[in-house]
Amino acid sequence: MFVRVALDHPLPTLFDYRCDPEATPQPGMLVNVPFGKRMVVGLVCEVTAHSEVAEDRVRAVDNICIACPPLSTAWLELAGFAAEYYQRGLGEVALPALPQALRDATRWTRLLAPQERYRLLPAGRAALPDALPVRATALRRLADELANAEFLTAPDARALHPKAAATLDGWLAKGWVALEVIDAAAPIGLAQPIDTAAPATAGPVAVSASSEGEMVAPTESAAFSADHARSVSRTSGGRSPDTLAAPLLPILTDEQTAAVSAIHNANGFAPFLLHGVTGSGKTEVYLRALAALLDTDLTAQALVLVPEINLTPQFEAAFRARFAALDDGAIVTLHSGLAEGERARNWFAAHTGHARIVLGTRLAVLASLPRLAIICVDEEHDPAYKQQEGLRYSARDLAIWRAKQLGIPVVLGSATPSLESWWQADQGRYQRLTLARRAIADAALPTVKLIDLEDERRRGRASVDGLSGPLISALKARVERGEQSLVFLNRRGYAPQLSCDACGWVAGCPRCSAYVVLHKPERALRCHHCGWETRIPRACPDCGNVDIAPLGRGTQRVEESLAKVVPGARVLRIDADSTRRKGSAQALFSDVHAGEVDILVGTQMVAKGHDFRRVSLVGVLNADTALFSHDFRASERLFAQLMQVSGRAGRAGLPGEVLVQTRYPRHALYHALARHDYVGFANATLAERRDAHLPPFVYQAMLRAEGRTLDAALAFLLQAATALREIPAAERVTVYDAVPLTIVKVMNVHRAQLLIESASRAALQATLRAWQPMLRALKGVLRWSIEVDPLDI
DNA sequence: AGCACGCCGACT
DNA sequence: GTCGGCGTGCTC
Repeated sequence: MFVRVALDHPLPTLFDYRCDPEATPQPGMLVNVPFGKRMVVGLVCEVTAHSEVAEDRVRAVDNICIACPPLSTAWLELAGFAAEYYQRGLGEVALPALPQALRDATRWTRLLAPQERYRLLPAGRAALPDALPVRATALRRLADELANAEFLTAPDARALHPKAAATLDGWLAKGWVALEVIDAAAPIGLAQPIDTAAPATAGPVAVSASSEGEMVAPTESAAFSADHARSVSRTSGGRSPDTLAAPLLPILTDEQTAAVSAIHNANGFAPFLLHGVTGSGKTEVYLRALAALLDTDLTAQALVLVPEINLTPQFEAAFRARFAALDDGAIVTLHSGLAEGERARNWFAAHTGHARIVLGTRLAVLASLPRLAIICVDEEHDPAYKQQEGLRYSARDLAIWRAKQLGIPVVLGSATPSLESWWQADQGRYQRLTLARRAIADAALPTVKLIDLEDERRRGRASVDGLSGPLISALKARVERGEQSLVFLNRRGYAPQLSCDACGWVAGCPRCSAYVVLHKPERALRCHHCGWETRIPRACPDCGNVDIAPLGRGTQRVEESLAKVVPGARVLRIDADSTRRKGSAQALFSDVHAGEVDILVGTQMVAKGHDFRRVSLVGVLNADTALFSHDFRASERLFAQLMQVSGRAGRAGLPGEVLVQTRYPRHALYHALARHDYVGFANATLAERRDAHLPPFVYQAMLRAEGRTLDAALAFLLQAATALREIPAAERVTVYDAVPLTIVKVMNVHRAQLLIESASRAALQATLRAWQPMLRALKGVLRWSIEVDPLDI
């Protein structure tokens, strides 16, 4: 017998391997196979009796992963579609979507290995505090953790104290702790729905309270099996299924009720565009739609996508509160911020059907969900749903494909839908659900005022550090009233440039064709494209002049200015720099919620989804640059961002006010913003797009080349464009000129791109498929990649 | 993508 | 004389 295996490898082919007819893996199973000089993990796609490959070249499967139930045909189809559509090999899509523990065959046995964990016994709880030397901090940490947590696994213990194994062995002998051995193999293999879980006392747990018990050598036992055991042992039996709904539910508006029932009554594939202004209660609609489905089908699973990691905690809290009746482990998150072990655990919970609700960022769209019954994509317009490296997929688009494949509803929610989705709704392909009113009683939409910077200047009312008079007074008034303000500026760092007054020198990155950004707290110049960093020079390196000065403003500088201009105000900055440490974003946001902050300064990170109840003023700085960008999507993004950040003002009854500083107060975008007129903006912009033959009226793909010189990259693209003439389908494709990227050089690599587009998606796809082998055949030491449906042009 | 082989410059 | 630079060729 032979298996055809997908490997994480750029060649878009499957590889054949021989296998034992007695132990032939099924499609969807993982196998460890020899590949060249190394061993790699692959995914079995087909099982056949014969192979086209010459017999002496076919090698044998080395090992089959039995710890993981096979991936479903539906999931393989999903991976197959994504691979085909985004022009990649199946293995390049499927394998990176799996948890790391599965992609390393040396860890497979550990997934099945018995897991040991320590539990503190009452005797130990009494004796330990006095038995430990006061200064033995690591030992005390270990003891504290044992006392606080229900149990401690061997690897966790070792992380707390290097000699934990020996120490715990000693405590075991004294009868202070118990050693439990869990057979992890059984629960993982069982894809049982949670409702059939055994009562609390059951579960494959064996307890040995003394050192006589077989002391299994501490293994690198799989973290996820521990969690699984936890969820099994905590499950209480006989819970009635109709307790999913929490006792106290908010009263729905008519619009919300209509939306929920439309989703509930949907039959088969049903895409919804939930267009709701900020604060109109979109989340409540997701919650009700999910509750209705999970209540009717006790094994059904829901997938909820959010655009960024920072939003998962608040969503998770809302879902846990509402679905408190579900078992522990029935709600899991999936995003890149999770530790590897937890991500694997949560992935398995989804894959085995134990997780009923999976909440995650874009990568969660590729999770294995055998009982998937509904998908919600919150803030569907957010560009973060587009993966920007590797397989450049759109999680929103894949979510829609998945829903169609399974014949289930998918809800795309946004206050400012992407023009792509809006157009689909115009065409009647998506059903539009509108929430026009804010759900909280008496919460009105904020007043948006434009501050004309030119006019301010003409009247001799100078801005202080880029903060206009009216904005400063408004900020002061809020601080006096004890209300919070938010200042939005989409530029981090202190100043985007550092320049010399005398000779015009500007600090640049040696590796990129970009200026370096001044970061004052770190006293550093940092390149935002490659991370290169240097100390701030004392004098101009070109002419020696010591008067070098920052040019422009970033969040750090605004934070500093605000402290001066609004004395006594507690200013907090939230951006990628202030939240670099894991978990610090959450800490900062909770400071805001606790009212310990008067003025919040931040980048788009603060614009998204957070419900800042006490914020009554939003100030917008430096938004104008996006108005005249060469990227045709810049204004759509700006409008969405400004609508979103405006929505932060006045959510809890306080009258909200938004002040936008601009030099173009008559620009149509700002007018639409002031009227909260998404529909007007969308219709006008769509009309422009139609006239200009831009998406969503055409489909685009981008060929990008990276070379040691710009000429090499451009030459490659020129050859590539010539090659297109030989492809019949390309007759319906428009080819643009190859151009250097705006930031030509990053990390000493020169980049250029070639845009192609077509009114026919099929023609574009066919062209790309025929083009790839030609590109591969082109000579040159050069990296290239194709992106389908690029967002950044 | 890895990881080899392979053929030319600066070091013990 | 070798260590190591990265060009190119292959992987069932």
